[in-house]
Amino acid sequence: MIADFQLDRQPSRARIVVAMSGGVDSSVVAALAARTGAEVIGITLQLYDHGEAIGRSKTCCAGRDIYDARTVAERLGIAHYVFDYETRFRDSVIERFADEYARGRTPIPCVSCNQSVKFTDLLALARDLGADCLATGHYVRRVAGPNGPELHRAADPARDQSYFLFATTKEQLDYLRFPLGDLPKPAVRDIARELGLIVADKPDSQDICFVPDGDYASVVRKVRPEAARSGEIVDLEGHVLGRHPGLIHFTVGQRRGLELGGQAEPLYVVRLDPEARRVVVGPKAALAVGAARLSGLNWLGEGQSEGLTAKVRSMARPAAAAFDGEWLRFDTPEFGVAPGQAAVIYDGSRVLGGGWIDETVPFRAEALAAA
RNA sequence: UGGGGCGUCGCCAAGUGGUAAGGCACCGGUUUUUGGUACCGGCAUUCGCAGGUUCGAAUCCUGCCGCCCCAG
Repeated sequence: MIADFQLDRQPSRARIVVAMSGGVDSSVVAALAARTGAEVIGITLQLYDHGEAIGRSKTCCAGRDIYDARTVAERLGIAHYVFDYETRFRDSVIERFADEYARGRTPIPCVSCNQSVKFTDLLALARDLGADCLATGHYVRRVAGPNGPELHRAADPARDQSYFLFATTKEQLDYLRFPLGDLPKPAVRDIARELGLIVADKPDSQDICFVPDGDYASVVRKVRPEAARSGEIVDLEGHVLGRHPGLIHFTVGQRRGLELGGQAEPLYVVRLDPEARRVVVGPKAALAVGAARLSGLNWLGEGQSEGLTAKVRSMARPAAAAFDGEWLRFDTPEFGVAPGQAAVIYDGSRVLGGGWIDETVPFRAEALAAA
C-alpha cells in the first residue's frame, strides 16, 4: 500500500522525519514514508537507560529498541539518528510523574511525554532538519476539515490512541502525520513481515516505558521518597479500617491491594487525601461520578458543547457528555474517575480536545431520575 | 472453674449424621502504549485439640484448651 502523508509538495522533493521507537508500528511508518519516494530520516530518542541500573545496557529495553530501530532503518535504506533526551525526559516526564503521585493524583506519563519530548522537542528538531512533517506510529487519524486538519479516532477502535494525544495543539497537528490511523493492527504487522523487518513479531509495548519491571512505586519512591509513607485506610464515615503502605500504591477506582477482608462487597478507593495520608474507601456505588472539572485544557474544536462524548480512560467506550469549558458532565455515571487522569472530548470520531481531571463530583440520584 | 454462648480457609460466614456453600482478601491469567477496572481460573482431604459412638461425624457423647457474656 501507498500511504498518503498529506504533503504540500511532490514526495520526491519532500523530507519526512519519522519518530522511530524501535517497535513495529513506527518501523512500518518509516517503511511507508520511504515508499513515497521522499527523503526519510528516522530519529530515535534515548529517553532512559535501564541498563544503567541492570548492568546490561544495549541488550535489553531501551538499548534493544535503539538497536532495532537502527536495524530497520538500515534495511529501509534511510538515515537514522539517535538523540540523547534523557535529561529532558527525566525533567518533564519522570519528575512530573512522581510529583503527581505525591499529590495523591494519578498521572499519565505517556501524555506528558507526547506533550513535551515528542511534540515539542522532537518536533522542533524535525523543523530544524528542514522536514516537511513529523510522522509517528500513533493509531489516530489526521483528517482535513473546513477549518484545517482535525484529529480523529483511529479507524480500529480497539487500537485507538487518541486519548493519549488530546493535548496536541493545532500548530503541532499541522505538522504531524499519523499514517497508521486507518489501518488495523494485523495489517501493520503484515507489512512489517512482507518487508522482512526484524520487529514484525515484536510484542506490543505496554506498561510504563521507563518502569522496567512494572514496579512504578519504586520509581516514585526514588524521586519523591516522602510520598511513600504509610497511613490509614478509612471508610466514607472516617472509621479506620486498616493501614496502607503509601498513597503511591493507590488510585481512585482501585480495588485490589487494600487487603481488607471480611467485607460483604468489594471496597474501592474513592479518594486519596495526601495531607492526612489517608486512603478513603467505599462500595462501588460511591465511585459514581457525574461531572469532572478539567484544567490544562487543549481545544481543537469550535464551540461544541452538547451531544458530545468523552473518555476518562484510554480503552473506554466514549460516554455521552456535555462540556461548558470547565465542567464535563456525564449523562450516566462514570466509575473510577481519577484526578490526574485525562478526560478527552469527542464529537463523533473527532477529538475536540480535553483536559486534566482536577476534581469530580458524585453522580446525583436526582439527576438520574430527571434524565 | 456458678450459669449461658461460641470456636469451620487470612477475614466474614453456610452447613445439626452422609462425606466442607458463598462473599471479602489473596494468587495466577486475559484485556491494555498510564494508573486502574472488568472478565476467567486457583484457593480448607478438612471443620480448636484428644478420645468415643456410628457403615459413616464439622454435625451426637466425654474430656481438655481458648474466647465472649451474665452472675460473682
